[in-house]
Amino acid sequence: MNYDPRAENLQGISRGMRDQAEVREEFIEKVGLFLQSDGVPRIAGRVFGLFLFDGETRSFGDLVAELQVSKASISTATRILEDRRLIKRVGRPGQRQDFFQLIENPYPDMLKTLAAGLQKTRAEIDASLSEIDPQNTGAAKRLAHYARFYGVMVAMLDAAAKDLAAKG
Amino acid sequence: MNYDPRAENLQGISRGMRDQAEVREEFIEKVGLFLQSDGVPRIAGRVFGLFLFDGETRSFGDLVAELQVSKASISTATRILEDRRLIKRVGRPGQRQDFFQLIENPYPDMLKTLAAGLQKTRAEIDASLSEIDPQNTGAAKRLAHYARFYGVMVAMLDAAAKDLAAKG
DNA sequence: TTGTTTGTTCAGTCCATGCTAAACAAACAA
DNA sequence: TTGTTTGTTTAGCATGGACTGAACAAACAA
Repeated sequence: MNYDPRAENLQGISRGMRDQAEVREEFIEKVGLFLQSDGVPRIAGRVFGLFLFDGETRSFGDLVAELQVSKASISTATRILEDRRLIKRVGRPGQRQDFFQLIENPYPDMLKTLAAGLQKTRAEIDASLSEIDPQNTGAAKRLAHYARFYGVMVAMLDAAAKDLAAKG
Repeated sequence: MNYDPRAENLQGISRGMRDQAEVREEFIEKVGLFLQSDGVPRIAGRVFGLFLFDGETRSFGDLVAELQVSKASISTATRILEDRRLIKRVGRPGQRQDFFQLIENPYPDMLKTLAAGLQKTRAEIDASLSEIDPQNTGAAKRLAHYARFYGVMVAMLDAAAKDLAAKG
């Protein structure tokens, strides 16, 4: 077996470092699963994972080729990620293709979106609470506790958003 | 049109108070939707909503009759809610049916469960991070930010859990 | 034992949704 | 104009999961 410098480059020099292409692939799949459990299509999660790992600007066609999925899927995935403010579409003069890149520090916005959803839920509980017969103190108390539960989460997420916005 | 005291009882005396049966039904449906968007079957959410509004202990058969769903659905719904520590099954000597009731102040546990899931996600990101080529500083930085995002949420949820546990 | 009540499990149906291929639209080149 | 490239939209397929009815199991009564 002869020495092969390319292998060293690909696999890394130090003891036991894994193939970076594998690590990258695994990470992209992981993020796909994370976002899937969040109600986001798996492919959108993989796109986000790809941008997280690579960092670079990518064209629409790149995404189709790299993730081996249809143009339609990339179209919806990029739209979802744009709506969620995780990536942005950037124009390039003289280029026909669309290009995308990560939004810098998208996390505060993510928390704000999450908090807004919970706040809406809390408002609906309050709406029910306001229509409860005041004599029904038991139900009123339980619904108030339930609403407070959402209220605490909203407050915490807002605080976390500010925290992450400050840290950059 | 004659005066009907039963109508007054059902609909309430004061100006414009709505039929409490309607309010209750609406609330139960709302909670069904809330929990559905959280990945829990809708029927399980309705069961939880019923317990929140009524407060009282209910038998398995009551739930089947009140929510007009199959025994199978109530069986799975109650199991899910038990697993999530939202209701508990209580035995009643001399009674063949199973009885259920709300767990008092389940919210700290709910937050802990949520935090545990996010912590697991964070750990997986860290696992990927630890396998990244140290020379790839860009990816390392982005993954570290991503992990921190989950870390902040976990910390906030833990704090919120303690908050709600103290308040009762 | 046999019969009755009650909850769980299983097979099957239905519905929502993610994905693809193909048609379409838009922008540009020649 | 016609042809080419690129992204979106639409129709259809396939997968997954919630729900139901029916069979089953367990506990109890007589």
